[in-house]
Amino acid sequence: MTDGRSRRREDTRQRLFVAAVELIAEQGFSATTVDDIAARAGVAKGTVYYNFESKTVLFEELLRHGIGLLTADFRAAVDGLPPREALAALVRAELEYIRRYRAFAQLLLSEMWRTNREWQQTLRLLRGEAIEVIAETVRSGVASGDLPADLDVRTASSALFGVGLVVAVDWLVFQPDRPIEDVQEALLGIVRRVAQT
Amino acid sequence: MTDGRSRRREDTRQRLFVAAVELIAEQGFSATTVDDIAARAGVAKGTVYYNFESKTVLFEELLRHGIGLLTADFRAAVDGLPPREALAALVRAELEYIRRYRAFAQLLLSEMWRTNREWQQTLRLLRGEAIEVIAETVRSGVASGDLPADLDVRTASSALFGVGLVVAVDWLVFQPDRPIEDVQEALLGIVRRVAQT
DNA sequence: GTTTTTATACTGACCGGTCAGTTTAGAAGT
DNA sequence: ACTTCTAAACTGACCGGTCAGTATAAAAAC
Repeated sequence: MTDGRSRRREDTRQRLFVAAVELIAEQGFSATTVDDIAARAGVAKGTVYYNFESKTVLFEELLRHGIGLLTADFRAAVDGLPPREALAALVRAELEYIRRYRAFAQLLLSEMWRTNREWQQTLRLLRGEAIEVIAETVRSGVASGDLPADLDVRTASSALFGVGLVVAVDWLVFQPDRPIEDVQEALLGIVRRVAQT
Repeated sequence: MTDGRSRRREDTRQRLFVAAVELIAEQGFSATTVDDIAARAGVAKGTVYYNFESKTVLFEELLRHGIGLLTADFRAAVDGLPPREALAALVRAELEYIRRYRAFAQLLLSEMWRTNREWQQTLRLLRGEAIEVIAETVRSGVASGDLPADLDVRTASSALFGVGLVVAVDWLVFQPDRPIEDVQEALLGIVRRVAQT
């Protein structure tokens, strides 16, 4: 498992993920060629197909990997916290994640609301898993009276998820000079006000 | 200029716009073929090239047309209103626009934050024009004391623009059964709270 | 501990299909 | 008459995917 071979392979896969994520974030899935990905990762084209069944499967595994990390961060963030604090922790976790994996966040924002693509089903499912963590928090907050009773859990959860994405990526793309703390503070302020009972 | 011939031509261009917008919203620019667009518009492929210089130019003109309409709606919405009311009117106008041109909104959301594409410059410019209308409102609101003094005009304006997009499109894609009035009300509630001095 | 074998990881030229864009001769609309 | 559109064939670049062959590290055989 940790012998030289599988470590080498895992390393190659990781490099391919990184290359693919950057290129797809910039250009989109269709505009990114397998040759591009291979070149940026510093491997031959055949290596891509040795490690992944197809371009689509590479992308799907990439999505699974990336959103899996986000979901894990979400779970860790809310662990044991009361609803109001958990909500703030979620916002912080999301922005922290976006800061660390900016290209992946950009990619998500661009591909999240597409329809009629092969990998759409996969993405929809993964999105659901991440949002479910938010929804659990909102639900328990509404139940305990910590959050407004008239809050629609589903809408609020997906709105929270999407708003964090769009505000953060907009900041990354259009005003990267601004410190992220400002964005985080602004977003927290918004969420705090909206969460007022 | 308004003779039968140019009207006919304008009609064809319109049909091509509609076809292109729907397909690109679903699949993205690169995954959409010119043959697809021609077929959906019910014209011959040659007609596409009779009316537009290239696929890219078609898309750029599409962006100009679509965002031009949005900017005009924005201007009409804020006309003569005091800042706070103008802000609410902007939200209403944006959602109204998205409801009418849902495919274009979806397309915008997917292509807005891309980098390294030929038409990126065009889109950036057009985005700026639309957001400038919002910014003017926010700026005068801050100046007159109707809006919080610590509000960063640039961030607030682009956030407002992006949030409307993402919340509305998310609703369109993931919970289309929900009436838009709910979404509008929720968004207005958020903006109202955030705009509180 | 040196040689031989095997499994795994990678290479890059190549193939078949796809797609943007062109061309052409003519039909239809105004 | 003039503009707009059609239909269909064609070109050439590009791209996803394949495959015969190479490299390398670990294991087996000696």
